[in-house]
Amino acid sequence: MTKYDPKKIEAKWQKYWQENKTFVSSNDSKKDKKYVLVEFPYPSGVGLHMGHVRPYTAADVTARYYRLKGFEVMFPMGWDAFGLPAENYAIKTGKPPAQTTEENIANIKRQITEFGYSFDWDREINTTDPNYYKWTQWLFLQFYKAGLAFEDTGLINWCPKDKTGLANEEVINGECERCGAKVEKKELKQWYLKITEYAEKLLQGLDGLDKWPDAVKLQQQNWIGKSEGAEIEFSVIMSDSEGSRDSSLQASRSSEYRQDDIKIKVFTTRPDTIFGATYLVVAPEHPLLKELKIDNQKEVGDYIEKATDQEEQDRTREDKEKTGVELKGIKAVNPASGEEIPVWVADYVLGNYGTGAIMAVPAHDERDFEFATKFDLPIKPVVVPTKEPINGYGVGAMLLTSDGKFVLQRRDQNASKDPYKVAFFGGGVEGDETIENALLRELKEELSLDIEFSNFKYFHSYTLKKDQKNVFGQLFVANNIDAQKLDLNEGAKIEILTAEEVLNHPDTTNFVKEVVAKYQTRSAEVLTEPGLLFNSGEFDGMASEEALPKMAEKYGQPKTTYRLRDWVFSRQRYWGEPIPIIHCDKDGIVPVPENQLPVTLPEVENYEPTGTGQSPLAGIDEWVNTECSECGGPAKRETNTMPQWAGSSWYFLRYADSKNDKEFASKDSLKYWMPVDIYFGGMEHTTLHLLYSRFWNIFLHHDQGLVPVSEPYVERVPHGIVLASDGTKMSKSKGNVVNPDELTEKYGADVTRMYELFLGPHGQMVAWNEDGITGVSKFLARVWTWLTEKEFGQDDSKTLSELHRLIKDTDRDIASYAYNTAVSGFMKFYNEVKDLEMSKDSAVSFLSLLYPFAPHICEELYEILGGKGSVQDLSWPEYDADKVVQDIITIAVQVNGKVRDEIEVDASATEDEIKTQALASEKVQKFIAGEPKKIIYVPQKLINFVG
RNA sequence: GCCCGGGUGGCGGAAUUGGUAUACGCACAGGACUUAAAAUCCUGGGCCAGAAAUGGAUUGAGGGUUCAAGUCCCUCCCCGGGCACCA
Repeated sequence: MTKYDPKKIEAKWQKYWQENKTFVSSNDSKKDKKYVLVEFPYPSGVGLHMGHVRPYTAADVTARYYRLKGFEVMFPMGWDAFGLPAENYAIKTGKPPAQTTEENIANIKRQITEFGYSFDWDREINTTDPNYYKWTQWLFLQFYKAGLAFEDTGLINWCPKDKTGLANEEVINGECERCGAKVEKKELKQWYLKITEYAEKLLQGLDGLDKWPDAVKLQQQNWIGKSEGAEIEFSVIMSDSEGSRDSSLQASRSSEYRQDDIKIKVFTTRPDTIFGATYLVVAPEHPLLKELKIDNQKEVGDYIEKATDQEEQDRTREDKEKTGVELKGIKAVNPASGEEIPVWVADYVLGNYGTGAIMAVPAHDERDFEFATKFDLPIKPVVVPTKEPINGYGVGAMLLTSDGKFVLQRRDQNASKDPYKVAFFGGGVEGDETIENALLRELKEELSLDIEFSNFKYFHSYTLKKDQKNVFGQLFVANNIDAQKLDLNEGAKIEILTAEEVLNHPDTTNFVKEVVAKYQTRSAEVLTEPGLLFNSGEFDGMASEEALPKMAEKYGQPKTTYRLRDWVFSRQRYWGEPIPIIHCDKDGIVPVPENQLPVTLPEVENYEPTGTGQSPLAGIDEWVNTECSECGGPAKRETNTMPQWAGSSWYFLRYADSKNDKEFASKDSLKYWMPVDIYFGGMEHTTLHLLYSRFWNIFLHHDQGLVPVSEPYVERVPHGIVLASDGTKMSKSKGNVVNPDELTEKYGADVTRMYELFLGPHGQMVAWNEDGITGVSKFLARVWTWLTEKEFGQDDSKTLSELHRLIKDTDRDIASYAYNTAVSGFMKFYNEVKDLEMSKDSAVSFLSLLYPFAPHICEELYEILGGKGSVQDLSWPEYDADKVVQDIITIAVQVNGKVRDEIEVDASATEDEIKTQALASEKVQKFIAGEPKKIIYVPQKLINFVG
């Protein structure tokens, strides 16, 4: 009798797989393909960590499973090796990044091998290999030629610690995604990729991705941030401003402006509120600010300097007080109302979104409201809130009478067909009671209604609620607007009185006057929801939703904007792909001819970033100085490198044909393998790698026709991160990092793999906790003892039924990434059948099921049982539903929904037979009083007697 | 603030279309083997009451629908993640 010795057998089979090329996939297979991909690692000096083990194990189970299922499976691996750690290490030690990278790869590859992952190493890639980045550069040139790569000067995110520019996606809460340093704004000439050009395609593509988690799709959707609205132009005119004025200046400006007809273009999602636009705001970066001649030039200039100087974080802080300066001497004309309104510059408006200018509607936008309140700007409401009548209740109105009585009008509950029919409900003020209290009392007592009071600057409203949710009706009393009559949704009428009318009404008591006066001083609220328009000329009484497109059309042009920004694609660092561009004095920007690729990284002595916005490459004269491929004259190479995300934006394509030196991948290979069927990876890449690589793929498909599918990944399977046992992130500084090497050493790869999966649902984050690993360890040891000592014979019928149940469950669990329940399924199977008769065939079937999870032990046991070759060459056992059918089944017996007993019946028993047997139970009889009124029978499961 | 995801024993977690809640594992208790311990194997309870048979409660809180709710509906609380002055 041998003992389970993971160390011995694991090394043996890893060697076998390598020598026999068990997992090497073919581009010429006749079989259906499955492309199983897991994000490739950055080969850091620390080596493999638990964050890798989880997705790799899951992906490996899936890859082995589909091989058993008869698919040609590609499960490749490579190295995403450009990046800062290697470079920072080089700065410290002087070791070239290429060398440390190579060392790290060797180490991490050893670790991966020791976990027994079934990667196809014949397709291995390395993003820092010139044979690879030649094609990254080539692809960049395709973007350039398509006009999607361009150089521009602008304010970009700058990491002061890493001394490089960053993409928008790399800034998390104002901090550098990599190092956590506070990101600054810096004006630099940078390369950009025009991802915004593909905003709509990136958005629409998500619709077809049924097998992506909603969370991932939603996050990308929000990141792209599509807003539909309108661009509206406001004319700028001179205005008389207070104080002394240089008449000659006014004269010159007057002719200048009136003729030039300067306009400020704003973007809004709420053109329906345009009548409420009481001022304009332009961002401090707005280009028009440099052209406009205004009275308070100095003051505005100072403000702009201060606003654009501060760090982004301060500017977007939530609790920040709003600041701004009015542009004196000019006004804008509201194209809807014709009113002349002031123009302000304020940093709460962002220069790089929309048009960099807004129309402010303080009555219906919280930010504008805050600003208007602070600077005492007019607030003009143009939307009245409405809520759908529910349960037959409608909108009502209130009448106050001289003797303190009030009458409430509401739609009759039973008059749903006639919305005009109303019922009246009368009440009155008692003693010293306030009318508000009287209303509350009456409504509560008589109709069980709650009343909610809202005060706006220009009107106040009562919302009458039933059960705190159903709206019974609404009342509006205007404070100082013109009396209006509005049509409401179901045709009911309400009347809005001016404050004056209310106060002067003969029926209004002094008391009501007090109430109204009090309401006017209350802090106002802002209505941001759509409603019914008033104060809006011809659109009065129309619903916001209906008026919106009409008003967008009438006063401006409908317009869609996106929050997505163009991708800052250059980094001022050494260890990245050189951007294949030459700068020539005569010809300007000249792409490196394709036949001169790759532009290889030169050896440098100093890897230190200069911090001036120049890459260390700028110091290598013999590399920088080159000749222009257009004119032959002297020219300089682009010294910026590409971001870390470049190589990973297309690596999934290269795997299909990783050795090709003529193309980035042949069309045939891409046609066979693309798209990736299942892509395992982290949630943290949702708006980074996952978005970027979709962009590249969509570009290569739609624009270039080089890739056969638009969307690269059919299915995305995210994993939860592995935390340390204390629930915090594993980090070297805290010393709570679990080293995978120790685990494979102590328990073996099979146990570590299975336990990792058993810990919890794959998509959920888990705290690493070694306590439970003995359970899995014991389980595999038991399986070993069981199968090495078992005397095989015929299958017991229960063995067979349990086996087929296991086939079905394992199938389901792997397909739905529920690895934790798959593992418990194996344990349960063992517990159930270990003492029963079993055939050798069934044992082999069991091994095939377990194999994707614990491949080494299964190979060894298969060999001990007399099998030839690898379990991988077998096929997945076929599920037979007939085998799971049992002769005797257990039926739960309920009385009034509570389980009182269980009975065992023949599987073929009829409902009547089961009923009779169930009623015979003493336990059941105890709870049944008399004849049951109703009997619910759920076949094969339960019977419920309802008394 | 807005948008997602989640809340089940002492712990990790299971529960397919609404149909026996707590599978599987850890920890715990008792037993076997052993001089003893570890390892291994067997058994057990899981909250409350009870010696036991048994009964009752229970899936974050409260309400509702249903013969039947962890699962569906409403209100609220808490935790995790994403976005955040995006007009």
